Amino acid sequence: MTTINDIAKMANVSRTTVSRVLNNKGYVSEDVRDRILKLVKETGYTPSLSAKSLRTKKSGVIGVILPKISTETASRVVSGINEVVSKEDYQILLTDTELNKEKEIEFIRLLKSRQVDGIILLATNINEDLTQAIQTADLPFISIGQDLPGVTSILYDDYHAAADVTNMMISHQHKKIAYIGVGEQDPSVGGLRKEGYLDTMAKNELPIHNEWIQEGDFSIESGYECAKKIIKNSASNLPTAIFCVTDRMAIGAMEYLREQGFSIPKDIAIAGIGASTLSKYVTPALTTVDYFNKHAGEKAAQLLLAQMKKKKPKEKFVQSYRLIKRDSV
Amino acid sequence: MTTINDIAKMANVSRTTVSRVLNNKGYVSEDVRDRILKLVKETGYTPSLSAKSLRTKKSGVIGVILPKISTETASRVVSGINEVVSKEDYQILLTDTELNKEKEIEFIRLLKSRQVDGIILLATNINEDLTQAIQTADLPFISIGQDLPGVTSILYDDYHAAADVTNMMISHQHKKIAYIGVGEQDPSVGGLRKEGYLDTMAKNELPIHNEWIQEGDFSIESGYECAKKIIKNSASNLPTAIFCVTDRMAIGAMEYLREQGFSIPKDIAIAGIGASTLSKYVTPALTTVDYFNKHAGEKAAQLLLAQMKKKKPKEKFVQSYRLIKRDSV
DNA sequence: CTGAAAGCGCTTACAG
DNA sequence: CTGAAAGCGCTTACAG
Repeated sequence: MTTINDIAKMANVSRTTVSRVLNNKGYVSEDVRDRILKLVKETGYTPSLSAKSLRTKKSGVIGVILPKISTETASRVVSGINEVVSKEDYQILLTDTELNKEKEIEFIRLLKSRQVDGIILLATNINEDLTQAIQTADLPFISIGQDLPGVTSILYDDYHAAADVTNMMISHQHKKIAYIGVGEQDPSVGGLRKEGYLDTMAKNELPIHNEWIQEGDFSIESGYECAKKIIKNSASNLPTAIFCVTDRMAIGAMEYLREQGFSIPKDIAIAGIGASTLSKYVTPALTTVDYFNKHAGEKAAQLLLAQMKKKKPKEKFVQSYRLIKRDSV
Repeated sequence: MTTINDIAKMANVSRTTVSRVLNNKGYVSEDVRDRILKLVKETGYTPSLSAKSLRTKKSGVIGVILPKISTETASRVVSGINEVVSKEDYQILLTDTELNKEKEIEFIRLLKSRQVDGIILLATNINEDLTQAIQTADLPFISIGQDLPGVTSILYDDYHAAADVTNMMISHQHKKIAYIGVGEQDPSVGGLRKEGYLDTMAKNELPIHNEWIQEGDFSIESGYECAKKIIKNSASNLPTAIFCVTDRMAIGAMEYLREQGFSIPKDIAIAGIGASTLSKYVTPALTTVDYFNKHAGEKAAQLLLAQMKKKKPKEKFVQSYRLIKRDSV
């Protein structure tokens, strides 16, 4: 491997000078500069970024912790992050927790160890160990999707989004609205969205039956199973609408309903959250909520970059959303 | 930041010893080891991987070059790669070319510069500069999806997959089969798949009209536009089937046909390639080909890891695929 | 405009 | 079982 020393020798200058032309700082005479640049090209020399990072304490790398890599939400967020950080020549170090809480913490330490300049976490839960790990890492840090105490967070407006969906169903004359959610260890998706639904039902003095409330795990299959449970357990008192907390679960629910001969939305209406590509092309097209994930990624990246340049107070940003009315309600 | 020297001082030993317990090699007495481990825990010390990598010439990072990050194919492949490399404690450095050829080359140099231990490229084209860049990088290297000269490649069987789809359409009595493809700068998706289609038509002595052959750009929208062109330009001689080279373009084509009142597959049959989630849940469910992208990622990772341990001859691996017959043909 | 020297935080023969 | 020393490839005051 060619190093800065090799280039220096070949150009008959000191490595200080080579470093100067490489980084474009300080005075260097024209011909020396040209000579060095030519050598760099000829040899295909690429400076060792680990040496550089060891010396400068900056790596030019941003760590991103994802709950699941192959998910539309995650890839949109990553795409947003990438778009802004790549413009400033940062790279992304990706990390996938597979929904495993301990891995979140493990990865924070690992990324720190790799000298990343900052971390963006797509959080799925909140716990003491996690916030502790973030504190001790002592790195510019942004959380997306969960309101982590003491951490700058970009939040989706889960409560109001869920309330809006429920209200929209009610405005379509639905009074018996079932709910497919996820576990409340996830305060945003599991907690807030459920509250939004529950409160709206209560405000409208609409009754809720236990059989109408089921808990899935984000997957299409779990949506299918939850719909099955709802239909089977409340045969005598079927809901006329089902609000699913994610598009994928909504798609699963639709599949089950279709199999059972229900017509959507005539017999049972369905809505989701996420504005996945899927939601648009399924038949009937799914009513859903767009959370602008990519934009969240961009925003997170900007905040992180700002934080890296200069210590900032921790803030909370609540993103807006958009209800997309289609044919399933 | 705590360093190995801090730990050494606190533990009253040399940093050599600390290094030994950290890496678990060489003899260290029980109590010294315990003392150090305790200190590490207390201080939250994480060794600097850039220092380590500078010294050892290994970074524990794998570079991955993607044509587009937020794509189902890409995220499946990445997920496969991640699954195998993470078991050996490697991280992935992600890089997104946004379909830009020059960026492929730029990223190879950049990743080299970051001392990655190997690179996996999801290639979308083949050109002299690219293979040149790979040679000079002189790093363990795997290409997925294109047969790059002199590079170990994992290939999809594009020719036969396309031929199979075409044959299947023919076996459903279709004689007038249109084709929506992509540019031939992409030898696999643009070239091989088209050849498979063309050859199969020829073998069966089926005529092809120029208006039946359109070129999109992978997007759903382009599928829509291509279908429109086919229908408009061949009004007097409509095809009874359209083979789309990707699921997304097929979905776009379906959308247009539906808008125009064509019934699928009765009036016009459609098939794609990719086995996207979308293809399964769209109505009618799309006939397509599963390329096992995740498996390709796993395989690529394994080959790369093997190559990193020991120089291997360059090989070519052709993956198998599976035709998924659903309701659109 | 240019260079010598120190130092970033590790690991690794080598010696004891 | 343990440590002193060299060195990985850079950058950055400092001096001239």
